[in-house]
Amino acid sequence: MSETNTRARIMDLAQDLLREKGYTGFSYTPIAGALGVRNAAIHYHFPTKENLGEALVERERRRFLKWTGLKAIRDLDAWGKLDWFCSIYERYSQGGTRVCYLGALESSFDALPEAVQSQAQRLNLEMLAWLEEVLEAGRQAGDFRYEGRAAGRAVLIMSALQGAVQIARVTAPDNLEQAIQQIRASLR
Amino acid sequence: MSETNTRARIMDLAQDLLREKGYTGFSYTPIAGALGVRNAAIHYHFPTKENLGEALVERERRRFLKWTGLKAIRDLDAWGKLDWFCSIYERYSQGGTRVCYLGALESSFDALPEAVQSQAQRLNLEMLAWLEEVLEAGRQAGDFRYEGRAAGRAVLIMSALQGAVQIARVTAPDNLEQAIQQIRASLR
DNA sequence: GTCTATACGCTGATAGAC
DNA sequence: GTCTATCAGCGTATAGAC
Repeated sequence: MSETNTRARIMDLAQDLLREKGYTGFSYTPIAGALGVRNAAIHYHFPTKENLGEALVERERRRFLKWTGLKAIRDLDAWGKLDWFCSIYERYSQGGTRVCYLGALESSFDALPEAVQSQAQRLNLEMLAWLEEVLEAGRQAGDFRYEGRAAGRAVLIMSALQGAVQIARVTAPDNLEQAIQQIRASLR
Repeated sequence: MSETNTRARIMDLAQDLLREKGYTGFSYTPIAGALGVRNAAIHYHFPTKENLGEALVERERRRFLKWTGLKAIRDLDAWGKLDWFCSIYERYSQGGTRVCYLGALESSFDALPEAVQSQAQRLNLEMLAWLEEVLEAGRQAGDFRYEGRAAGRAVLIMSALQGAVQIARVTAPDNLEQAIQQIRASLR
């Protein structure tokens, strides 16, 4: 197996564990087990856990920037862009079994290594900035109706999605859909 | 110092650590250090970490039920009750340094002992039920305006508060206030 | 270049001293 | 009844084998 593929497989496994158990709750051993090697083998690819955590959030940032740069996304109207943003969280939730990256990281922020904190902060700001722009443009185009600053509305919507994924996991998976419907309703 | 006071002091310290570092991120040693004893002394009061976690969430549930039962809260109008509910999260946030109980627990849910999971679930449902009733009554009284089911709106608002506390910690503390303002605006 | 054997600190927990 | 000395196990990380 090529080095790149192993790296990616490690990251995929780590990503799932992170969103199940949080940053402090996941360890190298289960990843190694799934790959049929010793835990120390993972340290070859990611010398420290901080490296692995940083790589995970960095990859997620790259993906978000890549997607938002695609013509297919940029050409959507305001409602389409909002729906796409919500669909990210539906994917994160995976039917109520997991939470999103930022939820998994932010709720144990003080326990994170510095590089992971920094990456989480960046991802957060990049997502908020994109959403704010969509909300601002959507209101000017007459698609959305809401009061106050677009920045505040972006915080509200992103907070609601992040919180709903967590609440859905503990109550009913359907609660994420409830929240999304209400987000849409509150913009009409 | 009486047994009860020591218990309460341990719980207060544990509560702060839990909301800083998450369930898996906090341990007995810092609590013992703050109290000037060995970590094993905490095990006398709380034999297992599961006991301590359970006691913390149970206490929070009791507090919520006690507060919502008070005449001072029950006599508030719909907006007053909403404001009170939001103020809980302002207290949780502590100026952007911590997160709420449910955020701290839910994002590492799969790593929690069964008793803690169960308590978190109950607290979640109790808070949602109370909020739903406030939203339903408030709409019928003509105070709130929103579309769809009250239950969905309750999920939206509680999710938003929970998420905003987390986002505020990582971006700007003010973002919790932004979210609260937007919650209010979306009910008018 | 990739992995295994191994170290070592910290965690939650027990037995028993006072 | 309250705490200390101590432990077994897991966590991350290093040195070195192949």
